[in-house]
Amino acid sequence: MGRPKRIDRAQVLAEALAIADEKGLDAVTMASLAERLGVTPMALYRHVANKADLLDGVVELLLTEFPPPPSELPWPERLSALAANLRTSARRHPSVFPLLLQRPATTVEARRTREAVYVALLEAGVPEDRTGQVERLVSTAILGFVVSEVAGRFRHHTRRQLDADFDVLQALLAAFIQSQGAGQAP
Amino acid sequence: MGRPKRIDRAQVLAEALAIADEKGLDAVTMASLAERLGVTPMALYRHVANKADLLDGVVELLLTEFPPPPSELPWPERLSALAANLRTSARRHPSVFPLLLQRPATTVEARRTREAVYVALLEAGVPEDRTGQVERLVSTAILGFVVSEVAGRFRHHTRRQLDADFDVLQALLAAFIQSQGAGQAP
DNA sequence: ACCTGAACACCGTTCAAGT
DNA sequence: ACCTGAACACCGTTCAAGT
Repeated sequence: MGRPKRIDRAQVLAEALAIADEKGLDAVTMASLAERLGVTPMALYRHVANKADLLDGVVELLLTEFPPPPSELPWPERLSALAANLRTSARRHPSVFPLLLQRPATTVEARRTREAVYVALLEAGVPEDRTGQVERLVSTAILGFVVSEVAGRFRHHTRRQLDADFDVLQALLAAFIQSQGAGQAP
Repeated sequence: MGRPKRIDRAQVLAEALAIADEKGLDAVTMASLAERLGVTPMALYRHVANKADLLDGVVELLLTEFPPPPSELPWPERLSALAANLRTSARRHPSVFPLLLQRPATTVEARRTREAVYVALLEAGVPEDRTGQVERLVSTAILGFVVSEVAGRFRHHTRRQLDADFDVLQALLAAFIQSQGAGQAP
């Protein structure tokens, strides 16, 4: 106690995410963030380049929440687990999650998740030169649904209805993957 | 010339959209918008309740850009036209378009587009009690792709590749609709 | 009815100064 | 190396006042 207040980047990002989750993205202010850390706003600039860099860092946190699903699972269940994790993360961080649509998945963590999808697709029989496109379409459909859900586009629908929609979406995507794995479908 | 500067809501919204298109969403400021209209910032508050209301109005403009496709077309081409229009609108207004994910499609214009999709689905043989869900999934997949594209998630991909992806996505959705029209698919 | 002038609390960011 | 104090230009929004 009484020790010098030292902060590091990880702390800054984690606290920013906490504020966003509690009070929304607009409440994440250099001033409010500094206050929660017990520091002046200017101290933050030693750990983040500016506010955009701060938000970039916060978005990256979302991708580290879940470990990749166990590789013993058959591929359809592995993809389902991935989708469920993504949806859980979105519901936990509704104001930050939509920012994922603005960022190419180039971080180490994002790459790892994408690699997991590639492996699943190869197991499903998708030819290697098509895994990129199939991954993009499948991930985009899931992401689009989940972002719509937490961003408010489905605000007039019941949770029950959205759960059913999500199940059908996954079935549709699984059928698509199957068709890509069984030679060219018509 | 020399006439009193009178502005109305439509002018305010149109000018705000123009600024967003030219310089990005952050450049849409009550001050910058007022300046372009030749008026003080406070004059805007007679026409929009606040900045959130301003942006809501701007987003609505996006839905009025295209007339519904001609009903003489067969349903697959009508849906393709709808998707192509959406993508054109997104490319034209890349900084505003992503906000569509935050709004339930409840405006008159949004309803009209959705109705056009319902009609197409019914023609495809989708049972009436399933058109809601199918419309939601199809629209969400298209919207997710198009928003990803203009928001930057695909920034490392070529236009050629994205065009190919979009075609495959539409084929996949058309196959899904067919399967829903032909009784329950496995 | 519509617009203006002046003012408010707040925002991100800088710079030079402290330890 | 890390944090602070003071300052800057800018932001959305209010209120009372003008025509």
